[in-house]
Amino acid sequence: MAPGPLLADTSVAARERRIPEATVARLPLYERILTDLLGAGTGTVSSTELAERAHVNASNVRKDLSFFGSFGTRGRGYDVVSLARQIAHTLGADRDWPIAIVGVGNLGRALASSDGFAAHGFRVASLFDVHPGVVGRTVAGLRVRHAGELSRGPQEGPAVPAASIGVIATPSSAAQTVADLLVAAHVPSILNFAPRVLSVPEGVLVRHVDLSRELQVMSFFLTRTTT
Amino acid sequence: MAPGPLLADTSVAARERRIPEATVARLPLYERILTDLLGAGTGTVSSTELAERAHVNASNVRKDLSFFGSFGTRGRGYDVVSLARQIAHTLGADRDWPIAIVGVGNLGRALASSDGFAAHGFRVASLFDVHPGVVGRTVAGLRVRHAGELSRGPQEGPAVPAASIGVIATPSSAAQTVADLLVAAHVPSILNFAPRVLSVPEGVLVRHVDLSRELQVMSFFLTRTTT
DNA sequence: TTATGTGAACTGCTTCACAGCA
DNA sequence: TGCTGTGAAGCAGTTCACATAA
Repeated sequence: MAPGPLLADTSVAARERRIPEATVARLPLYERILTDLLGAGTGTVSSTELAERAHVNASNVRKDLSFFGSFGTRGRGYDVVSLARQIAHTLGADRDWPIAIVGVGNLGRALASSDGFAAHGFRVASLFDVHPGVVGRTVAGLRVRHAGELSRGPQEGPAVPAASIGVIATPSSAAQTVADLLVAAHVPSILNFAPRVLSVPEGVLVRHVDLSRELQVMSFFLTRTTT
Repeated sequence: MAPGPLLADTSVAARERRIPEATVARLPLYERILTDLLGAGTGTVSSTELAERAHVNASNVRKDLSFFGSFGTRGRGYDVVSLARQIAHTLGADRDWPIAIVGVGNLGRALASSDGFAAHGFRVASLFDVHPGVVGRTVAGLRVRHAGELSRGPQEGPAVPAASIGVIATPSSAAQTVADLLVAAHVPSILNFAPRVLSVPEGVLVRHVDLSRELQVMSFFLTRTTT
């Protein structure tokens, strides 16, 4: 095994176990709760309290946190400051994540000016669209560029300057084309808001947010419970 | 077993088994693909093709569909028209689902004019906000009302006329307050876009869409793969 | 021959229960 | 005594493998 104890302090994730995706998905939740506690001046929190606030099981909280090391103190709980810092680091919140948003309609605009994007190191770095009425305009302090610039060759300078995440907020008919452009521009990950399955080469990360899917799932359950 | 064949055509879900939530979450995906196939004039589709398009396993597709009955024909596949209709019915897409959106900022506006909401029987029926600059204005054909009207007593007429789903698109600091108002107005389900865990009485359905959570999960994986 | 429908095996996630430490 | 950390048990979801039907 790797000589974990000899490493510098931030690389605490020395225990490189396989971390369940379900656990990763809960980390942002814990982080938010810890931020609240931090603001309230709380110094220590138990797994039970964290669990209550997150609406999950206390053992689940403890198991989740244990993947990243032993941050708690038995009989006492977790130190809010160090746990918050640890989770933020694990989620990469202490890095800079430049984002390119493609599609500056209602949704794109909402995302561009979203607080949720501004926090956690996410920085909206560039906006693209194809609609003549939008290209050239300034939105959220950025000039909207034509999506064609994404496919610019390197000799003309990188069109997407080190964008880490491409956000697709176009109509779904354009989604795959935009995905291809982003892949060609070496954007390593895509967050897709269009209700369409994307095909990308292996190695490119794709995640999906479907606004209407949740409504559909909701109406399924409403249909059952209220008959 | 129940005398399924004797029932009227739409009530095919005679086999009332426990349907896994994971299955329900895939139904909107299948429905969308079937709609595409329908538009392309395809009459029959195999589980293999459906699986390829949905990026899931073929057995998974078959098992998902089998929860609602035997809609396929061995050696042939599934009839696109009847399967699409069956899924739409299961998801409640043949009903009317009036929606109240609370919070008419960028996100609320995006949702109010979203195509995804318009389809599937979801109808944006009312808009609420508290900001003086927004209340009274007309957005997506609807006059924005003051959120206080949600708590109106019944003697003044129902403030939220039979809203089935309340959408919270406010800043997260207001989310719990709005949730309480919606519950008081007897809205049976809530779709929450604010990054905050909501507490509601048992029986009220709550689902959550967190725009920045997906980004955080993404940056977690980016941190791992690109080191 | 082709492709569904489904028990059985498997994988992953959650919860339990308790040993271990402050 | 209180609360963490974690094996073990339990549960949910996925995939396999094949009997079954057109």
